[in-house]
Amino acid sequence: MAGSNLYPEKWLSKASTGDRIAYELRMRIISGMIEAGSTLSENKLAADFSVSRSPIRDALKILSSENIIQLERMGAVVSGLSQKEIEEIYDVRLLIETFVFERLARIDVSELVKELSKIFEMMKVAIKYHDPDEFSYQDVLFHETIIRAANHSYILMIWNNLKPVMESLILLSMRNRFNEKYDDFDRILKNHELYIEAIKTKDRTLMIKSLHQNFDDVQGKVEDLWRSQQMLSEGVEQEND
Amino acid sequence: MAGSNLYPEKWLSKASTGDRIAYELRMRIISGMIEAGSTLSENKLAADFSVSRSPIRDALKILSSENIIQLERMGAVVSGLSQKEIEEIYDVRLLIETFVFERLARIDVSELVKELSKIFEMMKVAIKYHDPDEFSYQDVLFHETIIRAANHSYILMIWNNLKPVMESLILLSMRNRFNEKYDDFDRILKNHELYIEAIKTKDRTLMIKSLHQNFDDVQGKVEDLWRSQQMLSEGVEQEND
DNA sequence: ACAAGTATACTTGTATACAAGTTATTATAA
DNA sequence: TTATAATAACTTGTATACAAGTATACTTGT
Repeated sequence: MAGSNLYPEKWLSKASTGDRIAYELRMRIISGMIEAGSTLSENKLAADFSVSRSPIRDALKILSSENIIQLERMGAVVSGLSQKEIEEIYDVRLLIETFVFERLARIDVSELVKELSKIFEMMKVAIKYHDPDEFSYQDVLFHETIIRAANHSYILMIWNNLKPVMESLILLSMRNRFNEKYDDFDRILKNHELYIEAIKTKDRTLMIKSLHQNFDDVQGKVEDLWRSQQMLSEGVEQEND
Repeated sequence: MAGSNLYPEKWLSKASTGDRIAYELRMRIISGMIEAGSTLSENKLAADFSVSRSPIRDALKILSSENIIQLERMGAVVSGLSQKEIEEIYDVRLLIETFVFERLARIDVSELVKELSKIFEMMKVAIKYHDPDEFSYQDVLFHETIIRAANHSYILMIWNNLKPVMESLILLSMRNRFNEKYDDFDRILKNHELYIEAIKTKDRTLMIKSLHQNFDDVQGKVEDLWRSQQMLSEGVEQEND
């Protein structure tokens, strides 16, 4: 039953078993393959993944700190991501990226802009070659690069807590869009271009505008996610008895 | 060597061994008793606390997620808290409390105000009876109560990541102030009163003002901390060989 | 005296074992 | 049939064991 592998294996090069399992479980939870409300047993998970309880416990601790499961007396109960929580995640992204922008406005951003342009090119290539995973990777990297540029360890800490869930969300959404709504990417690309421009010119209004457009994209992401959840749960309905 | 117990034991009623050790190590690191730059060995810690490596590993994972240590190949290297990082923590507090205030402005806060008034009274009693630990507890609870009222799970997640370090910081600072700068508390109390008033009247300007006064208090906290660090490190200079 | 290679004493990550406690089920009694 | 008590099958948390890898120190040869 450990066969699915929703999370790209090549991104796990130097991850420990516990980390790998956390990545995989996260994808299964966010995709809806593991339903919200169900409880996970350490022993069952250990058997399913053919490992001992140690890495399973590591994984559950990670997922617990990300708010997608809750560690209770008996078993870890899956909270999953409701629409409200997805919006909350983007609240936080908006919050920290706005903060970061204020910091960037005071420093030299030429290096950052160059780096973002590179990532932007990568995103275009990923679209050209129909690679949703690569596109997601670059998309996440784009925002992480901006946040790192602010050189603020506690803002980076928040990002690090948010990143895995965000990444999974984007990954699932993009895989769906590459199949169905291919022309969405024009808008997404345009939006990132605007973002770079805002940082380059330190134009606060433009940055807020592009951030909010990005936020509006969430609605699409959410819809995609629900569709993919439905799709998946139809296939694995009977698996958790 | 497990004897110090900087963290109040009565706050640890239902905590696991790993949690307890995390609380204790956190206090030792933030107080400067464990110096920044030193490396911690799981085996040594296990021996010092007379437990196995399992809870030690749990504790180190927790401290790592709080950015006060870094898990490397060989040993966990202590980052500690520089003045820059303390300011960053307050950046984040400012950020999330401002966000929360905007949310509170749209809902009924009468229950919240009542609760905050109760905590405020508790703080006054704690001062009256010279109890820095109790005062710290209520101070942290005050802000947590405000944040919880916003009913935003991901903002709460950020708070939960920040809280232990904040709590330790406040605890150490308050213990010092009760010895030396006793009249500081008039100002701190006044400030919290202003905060309640701001929430009650939904006066954004007043809230920002009191938040910034609170922020200015940080400077005092930092100075206290440095003094307490110096104090402690003089006493335990030779202990980590 | 110094360079290079080997050996030893660390390190982390995972597996397994055990203790204590909780839930559910089954058996027994009314 | 129903209520209660006892047992069995879970659960988590901690301890211990083992494997694989890394840095330090030591030995050996020149």
